[in-house]
Order: sequence, then C-alpha cells, then structure tokens
Amino acid sequence: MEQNVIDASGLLAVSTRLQRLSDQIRKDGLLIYKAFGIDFQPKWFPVLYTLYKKSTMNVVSLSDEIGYAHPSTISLLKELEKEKLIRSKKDKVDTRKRLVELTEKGTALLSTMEPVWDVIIKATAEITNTQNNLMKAINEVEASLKEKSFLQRAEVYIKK
Amino acid sequence: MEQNVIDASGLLAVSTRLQRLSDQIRKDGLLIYKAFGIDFQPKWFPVLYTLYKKSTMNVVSLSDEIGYAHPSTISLLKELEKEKLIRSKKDKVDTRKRLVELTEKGTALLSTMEPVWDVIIKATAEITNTQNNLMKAINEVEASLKEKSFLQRAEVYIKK
DNA sequence: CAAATATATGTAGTCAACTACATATATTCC
DNA sequence: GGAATATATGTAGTTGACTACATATATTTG
Repeated sequence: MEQNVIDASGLLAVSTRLQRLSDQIRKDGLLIYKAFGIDFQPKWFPVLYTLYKKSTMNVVSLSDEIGYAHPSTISLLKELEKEKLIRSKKDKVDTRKRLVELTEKGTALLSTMEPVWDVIIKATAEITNTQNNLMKAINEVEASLKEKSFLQRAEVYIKK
Repeated sequence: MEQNVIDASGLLAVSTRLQRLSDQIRKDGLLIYKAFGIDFQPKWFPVLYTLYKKSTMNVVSLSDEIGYAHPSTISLLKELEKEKLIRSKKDKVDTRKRLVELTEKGTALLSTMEPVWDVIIKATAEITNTQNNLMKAINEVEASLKEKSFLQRAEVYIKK
C-alpha cells in the first residue's frame, strides 16, 4: 500500500482530501450526464432539484436551502435563465422578492433526468457503502459541527 | 430534525456536501492559526508539510505527492517564495528540474506549527470519531474509486 | 546521431464558489 | 408616522483549484 506524505499526515489534511474527492465525483457526474446525452451541468443540480421539489422560491430561501451564499445562487440563476430552464417574477406582496420557478423546458429536463439519478444513486451507493459509510459520516460530522464548531473545539485545547 | 431538500436528495449531492464540509473545515483551520498568532494559510499546508518531511523535491514530484496539478503547485510556490519560506535551485544533473526546499525561516515556521497541528488533530479526531469514521470512509471510498472509477460503475447500470 | 517522443516547467485563462459592498423595500419602534 | 433597523437582491472583485497550450531539455529509437 503506497502512502504519500499528505495521506500520512492524516487528520491535518481532511479539508484537502474532501475537496479532492468532491472534484473527482463531480467530474465523473458530468461524464454520466453526457453518456445519457443530457445537456446538464452538475453545478445546476442543487438549484434545479430544489425548484423541482418545492416549485416556487425566492432567492434567499433558495440559497439557504442549498447552503450557498446568495450571490452564488444569483449567478447560477442567471445561467439557468439564459438556458430557459427557469423564469422569475416579482412577489406582489413583498416587492423586494424575486420568485423563481422551473419553466416547462426545465420541468421536462428534470423528468428526463430521473433515470440518470437512479444510476448515480446506485453507483454512489456502491462506493459509499463500505465499512464506514461516507454519507453517514458526513451527516455525523455536520451534526457535531452544528453543535460545536471546529474552532470552539480547538479552543478548548489551546486554553489548556 | 430539520431536513432540507438537498440533504433529502441524499447521494445525489455527495459532491456538493463534500465541498461544503471541506470549506467549513478550511475556514476554521485559518482561525485556529490566527488564534496561535501564526501567519499561515491552510492552502500552504500540503506543499510546506511535504517539504518539511522530504526536504528537497522538484515541481512535478511535489505536485504528484500532494495530488495537485502542477500549475497549482507553481502558483503556491511563487507565493511561498515571496514569503521567503521556500527557495529553489536548478538540478545540476537534469537542468529541466527545479529543486525546491524550505528556507531557515520556513523550517522555523513549521516547527512553531507543530503544537497547532496537535490541536487540529485533537479537534478533528473529536469530530470524525463518530460511528462512521470520516477519514476511514474517505480512505475506503478513494480505494474503491482507484479500483474502478465512478463513471465505470455507472456505465454498468447504463448498459442494463 | 538526428528525428521523434517524453518529461519538466511555465503562462494564460477558466471555473465555481466566496466576501464585501451597494441599493431598494419592509418592518419595527420610539 | 418618520427614523432606525432588517431583509432581499444585485454587482464587483477575490480565491484556489483547474485545463490548455507553449517552450526547453532529456531520452529513445530508426
């Protein structure tokens, strides 16, 4: 078993390792959509999937839902609007709000994607259902961090 | 237990989830160095730590070691050179090669960082030693992907 | 041993997220 | 009900990784 210096440094490099794995999975995701002949970018997934499930949302709620800063959401929405996959209208009650929803084209695309998700889910399950389940581990870690941040935990040791 | 749409989509969003967690840990990492009064950016870690452990390396080997594309390494090296934490010289045998090493300042900085790593390791252990160990899960997933890529696994289902 | 190929480094530009700041509209509270 | 505050959206610029391409030097091969 070959071992490089970063792997050997173990916990110190968690962030780097997470990043690398995320990139790898994202790139393969793009290739899978291509294999199905679907013109779709993985980065669109969070926004489109959320609108598919929740139909209409304003920019900030959508950002909160997917866990992005709102400017990131805005630039995705700009792209998706150009692709005519979403449209938006003013909220008549609160005119600050912009309400976003899928177009017919968007809904149609999402429907054709359901079989792809099925494949992605199966392939991901294969990969993550090892002794330590990655998705469960992420959930557990996020739960711990929500309870007490990384910095707060470190501070306990600093003060000793 | 609140549940947002993306979390509910489970496996579909692994890449997004990994990304988010990585960012969160990286940001907290920066704060910890600050708390110790150390002028250090987490992104420098892979390069500096590798040079600390292996003393002298050329650009490509270093990139392979830390798992980065070489232009990424070059731009980090440029920064580190400006900070006078590393220096480089030509390989006399193979003049294409640029040999990189820590300066005295670099070595000194890395020494002062050892106690910080200790804190980071402890805090990370606290977070990742849940029922499903995150580091072990990452190792297991990377091992599966090395054996057979995500795309190859998906293709099996596509062809059915 | 010269031509073809491979390797090492470097530059330029892209990408997908971010933060900081600006503006418009709602809400709250003296 | 006007001033202060909070919220919603938007723009500009940054960041930390990437790919594609360019060039110089080594190595291999006909």
